[in-house]
Amino acid sequence: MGTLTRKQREIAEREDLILSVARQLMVDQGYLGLTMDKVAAEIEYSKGTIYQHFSCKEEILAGLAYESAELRRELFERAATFRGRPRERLAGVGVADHLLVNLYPQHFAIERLIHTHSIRDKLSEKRLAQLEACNEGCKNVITGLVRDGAAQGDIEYDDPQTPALIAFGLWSMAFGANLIAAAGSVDLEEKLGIADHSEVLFQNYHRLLDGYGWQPLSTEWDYHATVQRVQEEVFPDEVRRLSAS
Amino acid sequence: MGTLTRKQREIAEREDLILSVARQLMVDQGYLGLTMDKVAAEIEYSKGTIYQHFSCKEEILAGLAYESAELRRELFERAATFRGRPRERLAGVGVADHLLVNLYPQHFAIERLIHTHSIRDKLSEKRLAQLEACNEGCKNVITGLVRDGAAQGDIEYDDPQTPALIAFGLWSMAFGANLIAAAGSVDLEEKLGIADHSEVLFQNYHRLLDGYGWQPLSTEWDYHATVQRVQEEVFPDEVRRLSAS
Amino acid sequence: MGTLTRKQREIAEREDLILSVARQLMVDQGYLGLTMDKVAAEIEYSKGTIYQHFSCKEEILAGLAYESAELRRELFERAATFRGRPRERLAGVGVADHLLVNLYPQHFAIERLIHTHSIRDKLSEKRLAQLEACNEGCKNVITGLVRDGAAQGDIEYDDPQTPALIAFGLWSMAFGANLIAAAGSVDLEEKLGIADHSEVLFQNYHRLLDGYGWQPLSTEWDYHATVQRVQEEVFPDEVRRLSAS
Amino acid sequence: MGTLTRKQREIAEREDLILSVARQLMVDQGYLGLTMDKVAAEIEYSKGTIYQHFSCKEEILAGLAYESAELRRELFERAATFRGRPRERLAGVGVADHLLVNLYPQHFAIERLIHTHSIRDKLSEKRLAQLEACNEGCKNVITGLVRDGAAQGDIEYDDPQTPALIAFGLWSMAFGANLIAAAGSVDLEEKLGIADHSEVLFQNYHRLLDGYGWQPLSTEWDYHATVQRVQEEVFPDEVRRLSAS
DNA sequence: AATGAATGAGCGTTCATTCAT
DNA sequence: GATGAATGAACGCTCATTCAT
Repeated sequence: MGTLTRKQREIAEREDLILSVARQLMVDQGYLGLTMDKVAAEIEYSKGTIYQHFSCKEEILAGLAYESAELRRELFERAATFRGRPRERLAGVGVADHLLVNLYPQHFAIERLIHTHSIRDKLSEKRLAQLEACNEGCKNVITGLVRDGAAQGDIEYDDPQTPALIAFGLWSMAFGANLIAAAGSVDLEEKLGIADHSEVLFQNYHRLLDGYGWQPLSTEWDYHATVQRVQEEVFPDEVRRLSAS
Repeated sequence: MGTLTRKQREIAEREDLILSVARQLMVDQGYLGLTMDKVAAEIEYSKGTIYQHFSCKEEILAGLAYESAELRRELFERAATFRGRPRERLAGVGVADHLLVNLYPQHFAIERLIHTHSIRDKLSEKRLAQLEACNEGCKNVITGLVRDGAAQGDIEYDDPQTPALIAFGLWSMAFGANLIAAAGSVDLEEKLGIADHSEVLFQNYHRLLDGYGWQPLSTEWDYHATVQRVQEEVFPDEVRRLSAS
Repeated sequence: MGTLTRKQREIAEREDLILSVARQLMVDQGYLGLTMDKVAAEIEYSKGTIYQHFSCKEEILAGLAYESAELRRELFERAATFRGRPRERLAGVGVADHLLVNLYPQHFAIERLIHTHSIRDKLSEKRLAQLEACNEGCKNVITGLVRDGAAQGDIEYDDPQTPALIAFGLWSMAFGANLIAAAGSVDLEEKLGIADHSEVLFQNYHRLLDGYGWQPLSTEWDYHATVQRVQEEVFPDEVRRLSAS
Repeated sequence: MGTLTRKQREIAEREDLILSVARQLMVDQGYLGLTMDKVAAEIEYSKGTIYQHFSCKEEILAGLAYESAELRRELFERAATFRGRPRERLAGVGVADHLLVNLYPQHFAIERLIHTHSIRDKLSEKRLAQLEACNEGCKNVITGLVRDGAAQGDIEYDDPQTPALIAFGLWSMAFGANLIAAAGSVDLEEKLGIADHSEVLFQNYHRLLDGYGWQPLSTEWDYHATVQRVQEEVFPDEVRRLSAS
């Protein structure tokens, strides 16, 4: 067993190595700058060896997306452990998303690409299922918090879909906003007078939740203070690294 | 004058032909599936001829993006002519966006790509300015409606950036939601119980505006009826075509 | 007759215009940078019109070469009018060559190209004969001076080919030296300690003529002074323009 | 070791194959006639394979130029081993040049092209240095022989640059003469009565050296006999092959 | 006579993938 | 299992030349 296990470990390590090199290439040079030749040169193994781990280029991309999704889920779940009222814990998830986008911008770049037909078409069923499972986890964190809010009487709704509605609303708003900001194709400062899009996103999150009547309303509660506490209590390391960079 | 005009007309028509073929290729096969050879084969002119209209592949893409942006602006401006209270007219802009995404899904696909560094880098200054001017028009429609709302006392705000905040909030939410839905990378029905993401988007729009305290609140006013009226009074043709498809 | 003549004059002028634009392009951007499109854009006539003057790109090149050859012949013939001993007049031809290469470097660049099979193959017999006639003139200047030298008893030879031998020797040496210097592919200063290749060429000219025993030998006569006088008496304008540049 | 060595040998052989095919294309059809497609078709490997040996077309050309320069250096160095007086050994270098131009006319054609900015610009520093080193070797053979001549008292000069002057003089004369002859753009026989330009070049070499006063003068010594002996003693194989062709 | 839109063969180059060793 | 040489289809782009108007 010893040998086999070591071999398996080596294989897993090499897989990680391939993915980390591929991510760096993606970040630095974009999707077209990620080539099998460059990956092979960087990992100091041959191209053939890469194909023993990933059956095609797209599978590498899926591997990256999986790591990104895992990271997101982990951060979301940690955010939900914050000790506070449900809406505060949901604000914490917003902090997690902010950290993800700013501390690991590569991950966000990859999550974008994976939403493309031409790439998804080449992925195996298994890989797709894996990715979905991960996203499922993220969604469950949010819908769970909405239900916690309902259980505590902070939010009332008749439509049983409301948790999903809110989850989708927050997700789409964050995804859209981060995409627009990341692209840099619109000069938000000049055109919209928006200097810090994260702050705007934060405000719109809360206006949306206010719209759903979720207590305490942002007009009555200092969610900036909540963010502060989440940063200190749940993500001290991440915040430090982000400040340092 | 006759001859010259006919030639010029032919040229303009061919430019449109190139763009329409290119758009279809983009939609069907993605950016990498859009090749000069395929366009040439489809339009039944030679590749050289294409290059007399567009200096490089990216310029074709910009041409597509421009058409899309123009269309969006036109629809937005028409929506704003709806006779009703400001928030109703803003709801009309939502209708315009919905029509755009559903009646011309290709346009949305292209608006995504143009937000990419590697593509923008190859565009001429002139083309970029053209594109920005168009987007500026769309933004102004929305911020204008917010200010109309304030003028009529339907919404109150101290922060002068509020119109921009709302514009960005609606834009990012719509952009994100449409992107997620278009990609098909998440089975919204199965995973979130969301059968009609447009309806969800509609609800979240209004929850957001409710959150900003914009009267009349969606809990007190039937904005579905407003949508109905906008469809009938401002976009009767578009709605008919959408139903037919 | 008036109209026709005016037309002919216009045609000749346009031909000159085409050639001057083509020469500039050749100089600035090399043979591959000379394209019919660029020429057409520059002369503000259409490409079709160019083809009414020149049947193909190579014919334009031949036109340039002809102008260059004409210029060379003219300068050589003027040099031969210098009042001095035959060998001094031959030194004057050296001055003419130096002026040509330095005052009109474009001409030299073109003379190089025209010695290429792939280009000559596309030229008409007529054009080729025209070019040869011009070069013939240059050669005759030199062989004529050698015969003058013999007639005056400054040089003696039995072999009747000697004038041609000397002409070829000077020509090949000048052509080779100017080519090497123009290419800049060898750092003459660093590799050979040659700062001024024109001066070296001058010295080698005279060593060659000394080798043929042509009186007065360069060891006995100050040919630098001859050069000075030729410059002042035959080429005052050219020298001034060269100094100014 | 066997396997590896065989592979490496195959690769080296293929590199030679590419170069020899490329040289033939260059000779037959000129630089523009040398295309990657033709090379690939001729060597019966794919275009991709060529790019594993040479990163661009220009690098192939540099490869050819290097081979040519190496060959020249080798022949020059062998010529300098001839047992005779320094000027005789220099005459031997003339024989080497003659053999090079006539036995390997392709090499000469390539040496011409490599003196072009547009080509040199695409070469790596390393390749350029390699080429220069080779040319340096050729030059040193000649300047070395001049200094030998001075050491033996056969030639006297005050100017320390004299060896470089003579080297440049011979080089430029040979380069120019071979270029003119190779181009075929001038009918030397008809226009100049020159049937054998090599013989003319030989005579002008010696007139130049006579002009420098290098003993024994060509009027006092039978350098044709020297050439004969060099051919027999130093280049017997080459002469035989040249006769056979 | 003048135009310039149209051509189309051709170019150098790239890169995911395969497979003999 | 690991290699990397070989592949070859595909790519974006160029430009001398033609010819209907």
